[in-house]
Amino acid sequence: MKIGELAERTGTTAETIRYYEQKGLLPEPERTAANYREYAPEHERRLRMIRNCRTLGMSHAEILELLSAQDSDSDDCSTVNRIIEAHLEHVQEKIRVLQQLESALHTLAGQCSGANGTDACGILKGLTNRLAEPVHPSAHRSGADDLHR
Amino acid sequence: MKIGELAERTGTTAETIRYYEQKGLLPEPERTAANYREYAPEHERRLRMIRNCRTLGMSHAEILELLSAQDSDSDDCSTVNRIIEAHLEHVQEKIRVLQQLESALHTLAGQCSGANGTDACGILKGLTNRLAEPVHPSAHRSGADDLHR
DNA sequence: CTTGACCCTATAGTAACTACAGGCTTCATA
DNA sequence: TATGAAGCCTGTAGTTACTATAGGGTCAAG
Repeated sequence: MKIGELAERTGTTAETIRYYEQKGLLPEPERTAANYREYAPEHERRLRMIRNCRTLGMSHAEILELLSAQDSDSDDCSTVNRIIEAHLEHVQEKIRVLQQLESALHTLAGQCSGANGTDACGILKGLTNRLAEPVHPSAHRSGADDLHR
Repeated sequence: MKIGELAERTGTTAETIRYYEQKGLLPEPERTAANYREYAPEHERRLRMIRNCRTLGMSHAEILELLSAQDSDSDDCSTVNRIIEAHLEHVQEKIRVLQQLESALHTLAGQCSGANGTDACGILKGLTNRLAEPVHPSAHRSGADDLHR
């Protein structure tokens, strides 16, 4: 199977597949005489797993951990459990932060009647003042980290 | 006020302030004879607003819109309202996506007893199979977009 | 024998910073 | 007055997970 077919079968692009190979997520396949990548079914399985993990929002580092836990079958799957649980907590933390942003934005949106000049706008005033509290001072930075783009 | 003081007063770093200047979010300040940036109170107000917007998860593009709406005081503040509402919807969409991930991860985490070998692990099996449905097929990509890093 | 679809490598761009490297300036202290 | 630390300057490279070229080779059909 060449790269285009693999891409289509897994809902990816050839560029992304080559990128995963370069980053060590996907092992290098055989090459044809014309230097084309030739993929085996095992590559498809692995790529599918990578894409599923990405759909679940995991980072490459997390995925690499999962893959190497899978590869070393001496390992029991408590490692796998740990990784999933940790990722679940990341997701839950992001949800909490976003919900606090949501309520802050709600409050802000209510502060403007809508037809004033900008110099009287409650929203702009609210944004210019010192904000109540950063969302989560326990974290090492301001709190809305990790959720842009 | 020099850059270090401004950084401290606003909870930023000098690097970030210079970066905002370079990106056009913060206007270039005067320079001293030694070529040091010399900031006026207006710079501090503007920087505080930028940081608040960032804490609320807004992109630079959104912030630029807000700032230029503020600058053109001929404008009424319906523009400001629109930007905030749009951003609120972005945040709500992210929350929805993350909550779906959360439930998918919960399901996955329940599929492993914890002490098997990795070749029998329900989590790994689940990750290798075709995933039920991407989180939001209406979006142009898989659904967990926009929430990595 | 040429056209078009595919494949290859290598490089640059995205967002919003962060972290140097290498070099001035300023200020307090010895 | 010398010196050392702290602060400032510019410019560049690194981060994440891709995406998008540029410039070229390969292959099957007509």
